[in-house]
Amino acid sequence: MDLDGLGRFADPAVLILSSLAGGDKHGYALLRDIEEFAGVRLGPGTLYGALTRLEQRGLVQPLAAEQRRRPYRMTEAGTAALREYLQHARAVTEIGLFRLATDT
Amino acid sequence: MDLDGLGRFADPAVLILSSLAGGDKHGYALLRDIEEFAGVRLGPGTLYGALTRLEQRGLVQPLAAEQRRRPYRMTEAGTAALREYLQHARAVTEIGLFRLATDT
DNA sequence: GCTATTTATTACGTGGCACGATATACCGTG
DNA sequence: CACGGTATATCGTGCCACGTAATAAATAGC
Repeated sequence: MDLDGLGRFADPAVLILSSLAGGDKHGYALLRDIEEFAGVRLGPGTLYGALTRLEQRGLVQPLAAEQRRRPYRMTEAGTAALREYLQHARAVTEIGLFRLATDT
Repeated sequence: MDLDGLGRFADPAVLILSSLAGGDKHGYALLRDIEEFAGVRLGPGTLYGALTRLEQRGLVQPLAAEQRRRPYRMTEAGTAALREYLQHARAVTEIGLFRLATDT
């Protein structure tokens, strides 16, 4: 990460679920989609580690593997968790931006 | 954190800077403000640890201690870092929410 | 047939964070 | 004044997620 700065928003679990909200994808496709829509490049360890945890928590579900691709689908619990998270995050970020704007 | 769910957005560094964007505050005041505007209760270790790191990165600056309170002020670098972070986070969360909305 | 790309697995180290215990100064109220 | 409660900060400890990277193998392209 940068020595200065906060870096960007890069929570792997949230990025993965947000990507899956656009349709089922396998790991490598997630990598590319996340880089495209969020500008964040996840390493494979980060990606597959987070995917495994999401699966253990029942937020994503592996689908039947076609060839050597292992696609994942977001579960209903995953959808609900993502919605809650994003709504809260949006509220918090807007407060922050508002405070930044109405400051000296 | 919850066994199921993602929990909430709770990055201490971002919450602290967002709080300081509303004015200088000492640690305990940060705790209360963050709980009020974000609904997140940070423990003392989390708070002061993050504050120390933010100071080392030059994103916040300690002010002259009045009594036993140590107030902090966000630096210009902190303001810039927070703005960048929040703008990116807002873009990403809106994409996620949009995908959630335009889904089956 | 050979190089580049796609796709996934595994291992390892580090650091930020959660949690909790502790210390002290201050404040009000009897 | 004594005393309990609150405000405020420090320290220690363990752990888990993440970042990084090395590896493997299958496919595609030239």
